[in-house]
Amino acid sequence: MQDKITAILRKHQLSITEARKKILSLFWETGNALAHGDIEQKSSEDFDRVTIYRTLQTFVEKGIIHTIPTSDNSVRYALCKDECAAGHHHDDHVHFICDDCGTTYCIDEVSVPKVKLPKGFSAIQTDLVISGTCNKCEQ
Amino acid sequence: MQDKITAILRKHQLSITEARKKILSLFWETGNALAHGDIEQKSSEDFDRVTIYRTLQTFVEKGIIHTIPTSDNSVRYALCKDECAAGHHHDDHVHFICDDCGTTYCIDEVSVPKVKLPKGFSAIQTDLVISGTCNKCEQ
DNA sequence: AATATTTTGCAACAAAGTTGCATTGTTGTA
DNA sequence: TACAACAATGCAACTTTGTTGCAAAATATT
Ligand SMILES: [Mn+2]
Ligand SMILES: [Mn+2]
Ligand SMILES: [Zn+2]
Ligand SMILES: [Zn+2]
Repeated sequence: MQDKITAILRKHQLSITEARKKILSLFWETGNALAHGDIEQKSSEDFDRVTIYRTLQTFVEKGIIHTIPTSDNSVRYALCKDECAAGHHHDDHVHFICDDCGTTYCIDEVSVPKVKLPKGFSAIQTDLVISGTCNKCEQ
Repeated sequence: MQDKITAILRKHQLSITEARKKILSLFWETGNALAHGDIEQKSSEDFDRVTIYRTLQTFVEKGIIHTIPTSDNSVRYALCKDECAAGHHHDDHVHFICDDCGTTYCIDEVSVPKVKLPKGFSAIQTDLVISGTCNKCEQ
């Protein structure tokens, strides 16, 4: 597990630091997407807030994590699959945010459908975000 | 135009105030979606920041405007069509955010495709947000 | 092990968002 | 039109979130 994490950092040519290992392992352990605030709560005793901002930014740039847009001004981040690289994300799956528990899921098995845009518009990224009730909160 | 605006407010049983008329007319004039910050810039001399927060919240609750999720922690708001009402939005069109000029469009002519979710997940709202280059910024 | 490079923490700051309460504005009724 | 009831606004004070520069610490390279 620690090996896996250092391997990811090495692969993306990032120096291996405590903060990066810890934040990466948080994503790995929870399995779901995390907001900046979530990470801060789970590691505020270990690291400064600023380090978290900078680490998340680095991870996005390197293609280690991707962003998930939200309507509550709290972007979520989730681990990318192997195909993602610096400057080129390939996370074309659907995202789900539970209104009950707030958990944000990468629904890897459902891919984002292609849509045809009006003349003059060209797409670089498409995000499909669904909110509702997740399988754990289903009554 | 002023008539149209007061009619909307009346229809949703909101008292008619300067702030609400001004903010609604901003949406009407620009035609595109606006972030809180945009509205603040265009009306900061007329109204307090707090009033803008409260007005946007009221408009969303009443079904006058809808939110558009983003990955930059700055939710956009846009006018709803007539079918939206308090507690029930029906804005199932695609949204487009231009990476160049930042303009956010409601693409009314393209509707959000239905997707089948894994067992246990039930959707309440689906947002499809595309970013890229808009028809005005196309080289 | 010594040096070069990168990352981190801290401090100071700026921007964004929230809340309570007195004042002002709006609405419906007399 | 005047009045009372109610709702919206402005202001102040505050909290939370995000940014920046720089010295110290950690990591990588030789
Ligand atoms: Mn994802
Ligand atoms: Mn829209
Ligand atoms: Zn849930
Ligand atoms: Zn544009």
